[in-house]
Amino acid sequence: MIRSKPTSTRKAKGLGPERRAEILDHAMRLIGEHGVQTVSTRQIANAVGISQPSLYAYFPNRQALIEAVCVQAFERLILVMTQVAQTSTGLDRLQRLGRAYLMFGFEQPDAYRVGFIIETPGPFDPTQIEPPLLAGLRAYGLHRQALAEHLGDSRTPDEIDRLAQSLWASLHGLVALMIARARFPWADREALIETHLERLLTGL
Amino acid sequence: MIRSKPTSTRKAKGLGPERRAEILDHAMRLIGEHGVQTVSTRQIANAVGISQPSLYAYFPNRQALIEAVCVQAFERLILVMTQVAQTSTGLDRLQRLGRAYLMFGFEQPDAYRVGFIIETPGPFDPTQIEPPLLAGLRAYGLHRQALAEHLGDSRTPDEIDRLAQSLWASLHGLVALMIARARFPWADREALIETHLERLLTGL
DNA sequence: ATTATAGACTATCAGTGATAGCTTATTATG
DNA sequence: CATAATAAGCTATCACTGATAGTCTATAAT
Repeated sequence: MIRSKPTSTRKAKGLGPERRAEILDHAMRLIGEHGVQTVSTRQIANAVGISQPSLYAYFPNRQALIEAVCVQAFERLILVMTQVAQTSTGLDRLQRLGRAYLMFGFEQPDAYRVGFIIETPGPFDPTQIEPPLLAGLRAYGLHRQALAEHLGDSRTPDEIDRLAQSLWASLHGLVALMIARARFPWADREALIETHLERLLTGL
Repeated sequence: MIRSKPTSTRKAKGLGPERRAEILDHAMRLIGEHGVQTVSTRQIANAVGISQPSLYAYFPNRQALIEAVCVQAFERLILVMTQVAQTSTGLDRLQRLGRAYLMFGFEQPDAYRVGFIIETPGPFDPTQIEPPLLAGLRAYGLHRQALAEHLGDSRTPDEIDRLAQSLWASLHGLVALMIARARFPWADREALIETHLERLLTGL
């Protein structure tokens, strides 16, 4: 499904951000359709209706474009998790958050891939944290806070960190592995989710 | 650290496999040094001391070469897991297997990536399972068997499947997420591994 | 009406994986 | 020993990739 008739025309002077959003939308769609590795900057530019070099007026390089798509994906998850976090408290809230996280991954595998599975490589630069990592921190933060509130003062912050990261990683593992190895003879998804959540939350 | 003086000479007639092994060794070393994505077929060929097209006499394409490197790495994981599985029994065996699996991922991130994280694209062909996926299945098999022996007859095969897959996915999650998001402010790795394994195995 | 510039273009680069077709060293055979 | 078959390897080249340089032009502020 390739847009062969780009209807895009030149943007007026102040409308750079609008074009930038268009690029992100098309990039996200194309990545979902063909995978991050195979989507080229020319494909994206062609879908938007501009030349390939024009992309570089909005993003310094391909990696930055991918990262921007990544941020968009995170925003969706953060929205869902924020809503879920308000509907309940305690262990039940943790369980609902976990389920929401898993379902987001299964129902939006493309967004999940870009947001959590695909690596953001590049030179190590401790002076600045990239937007994708920052957005991921926010999503994780919601999760950690729910756990901290449930556990109360019974654990040290370090213990809470370890427990939250272990739990978060376990949730991620199920989605990531089922997406990446869809042909594996997995157990029934619903039953597997139930088992997973129950195992992860008992004892907390 | 680049080998600029290739000492390699033309192989005698029957020594194709020997050259193939040389290619795999250099490829594994280069991937470890620079990462899978950035290592090119020309770099590999140059390190071996042959021309880039000559690689295609030994591997149909770059993907196959990478997969062969991974299979080599997986053989080591399976070897380690097999040895670990013989040193103990019951819950302790599960714990040691889990730790061995995690350490493999941390020490061989490139092999782990290709084996468990990177999706195998291309046309869906159920008739043949790729070597890396097969190697992954063998590793999972060892893990599931250890769990089944520990649980005995107290659970149905379906329950054992769900528990094994949930546990396997949780192990995977920690490695995959720490590899993919290396710059996340993770807790101390050793302590996190301890927490993770303890949380996953209590109640079994 | 003029001018500065945001938004966009064409042309081109070096590097990539891959293919086609030719060459040469080795080895088994007449 | 001479020779033919062929494994092992080469050069040349392709289409495609991300990226840069330099130029044009429609818009908007003056």
